[in-house]
Amino acid sequence: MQRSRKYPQRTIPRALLYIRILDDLLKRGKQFVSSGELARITGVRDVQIRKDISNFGPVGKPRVGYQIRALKNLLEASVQKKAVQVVLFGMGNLGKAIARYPEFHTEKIKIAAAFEKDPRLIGKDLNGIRVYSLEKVNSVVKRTRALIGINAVPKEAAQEMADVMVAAGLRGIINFCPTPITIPDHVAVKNIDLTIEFMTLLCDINP
Amino acid sequence: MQRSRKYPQRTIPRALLYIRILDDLLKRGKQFVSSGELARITGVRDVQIRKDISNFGPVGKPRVGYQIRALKNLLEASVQKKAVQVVLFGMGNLGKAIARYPEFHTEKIKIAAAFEKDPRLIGKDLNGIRVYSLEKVNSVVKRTRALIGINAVPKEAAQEMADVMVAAGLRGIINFCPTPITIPDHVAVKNIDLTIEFMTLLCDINP
DNA sequence: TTTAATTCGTGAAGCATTTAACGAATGACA
DNA sequence: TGTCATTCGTTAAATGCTTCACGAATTAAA
Ligand SMILES: NC(=O)c1ccc[n+]([C@@H]2O[C@H](COP(=O)([O-])OP(=O)(O)OC[C@H]3O[C@@H](n4cnc5c(N)ncnc54)[C@H](O)[C@@H]3O)[C@@H](O)[C@H]2O)c1
Ligand SMILES: NC(=O)c1ccc[n+]([C@@H]2O[C@H](COP(=O)([O-])OP(=O)(O)OC[C@H]3O[C@@H](n4cnc5c(N)ncnc54)[C@H](O)[C@@H]3O)[C@@H](O)[C@H]2O)c1
Repeated sequence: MQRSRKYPQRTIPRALLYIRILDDLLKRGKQFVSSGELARITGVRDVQIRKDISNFGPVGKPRVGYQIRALKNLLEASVQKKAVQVVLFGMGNLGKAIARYPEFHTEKIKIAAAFEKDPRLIGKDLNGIRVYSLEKVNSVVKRTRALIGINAVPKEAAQEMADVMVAAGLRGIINFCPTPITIPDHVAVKNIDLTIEFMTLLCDINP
Repeated sequence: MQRSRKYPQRTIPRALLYIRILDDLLKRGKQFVSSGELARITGVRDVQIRKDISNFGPVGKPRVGYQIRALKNLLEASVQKKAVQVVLFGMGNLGKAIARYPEFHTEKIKIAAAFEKDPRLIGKDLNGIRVYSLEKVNSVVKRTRALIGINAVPKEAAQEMADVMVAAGLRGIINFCPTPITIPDHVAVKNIDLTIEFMTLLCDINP
């Protein structure tokens, strides 16, 4: 995977979080916010916040803080890429919950279609998401210009689905299956493994 | 949060991943595995794997690799704390999917109870998980000895639920709400924010 | 106008984690 | 038996990220 950024990797998710908070503050009619205030809200340290923001340009005013709208615009221009179409593989328990999640029906992120093996689900429509058979993957991905696939099939089929996604030309995979998948370098993966999250949290607790 | 480990924080989730892979290899009748082979399966570099394992003790044999059972035992003894009881807040779309996830009905992780505001859901039983009203939180947490709470209520109620969890004596929170929550130092939180995961992946793609 | 207090921005210092380099152990095989 | 290739384990170097320290800018108020 290529590497040519001028800011740390871990700044990205924080910046995305700041964007969401700023949006919320804007909606509540606020105009300015300081790094200290953002720190209280997000749990990120104020210095870290200033450092993060300074990666993208000078936008704050001493003694006043940041103009919320300007900061939000700057952050969005820096890390918020344009809208993305997503396709969902597996409309089971998890797939259904995801299909119903309003944040995946926005301008920024839109689930454009789903794929299933189970013939009883094929042809159905869930929350505006049409369910197709697996033969349709290539054509639907092409038509919708989807970039990202969500892997929500049983873990036994995880690698098989990953191969299908790669073959269809998807560029990124969100993998909910508790199994590592092997894919070529030009495709990015994000594994979300709830069991590991739980056990890690448990390690943080007991010390 | 206390800090008294002898190995890096980031080793923990990797070790948990190794454990799962080893388990799988064992089930398939394998006896030995090398760091190179684990690297191919997990996507983690072989040096990193050897380094991780060396944190816990010398267990590998040059030229042969690791005896799978011995390695698994060692890792489990090091990072896999004893079983944990979990309670679920919010039995909506996501809560239902989680309640039906088999990995949360094991000896290691067990969802012991759920809590809801909606009276139509209270008293129901989903996959063996009883749904209680919010008044029952304290007594149920006490009785089940639950340590961790899952926050799967609408984001507007996120902080309120977090406060309830803290008051009930839970020691860790898995937060699915796309809102930072504020809690005292002695409680650990793990935020799982799917929207941010998506946008981060998208940043990895475009470069 | 001056002073004081606040808040940003940044270069340097400090940690944490990963990667590299390499010796030592082991088994395979001539 | 001795040689060779392989794989572990460890110390050191490199990289990446966070925190510190402090100057500069700005506003409020004396
Ligand atoms: N349920 C959860 O809360 C949860 C949480 C974390 C991870 N996961 C993981 O997510 C995945 C899905 O979980 P789930 O609970 O929704 O399982 P599920 O069995 O309810 O759903 C899987 C769906 O995938 C379909 N499917 C099967 N093979 C397929 C294939 N080859 N191609 C396309 N679709 C196929 C099935 O018909 C089914 O509808 C699993 O790998 C699981 O481990 C689930
Ligand atoms: N659906 C998804 O795939 C998904 C994905 C990521 C994050 N999330 C987040 O997870 C949370 C739940 O999502 P969802 O889709 O299940 O929402 P949902 O509306 O389907 O379910 C929420 C449930 O919580 C209950 N509830 C409301 N207030 C409550 C309270 N004070 N105490 C206890 N229960 C209460 C409601 O009765 C409802 O059953 C939301 O914050 C959402 O942003 C959802």
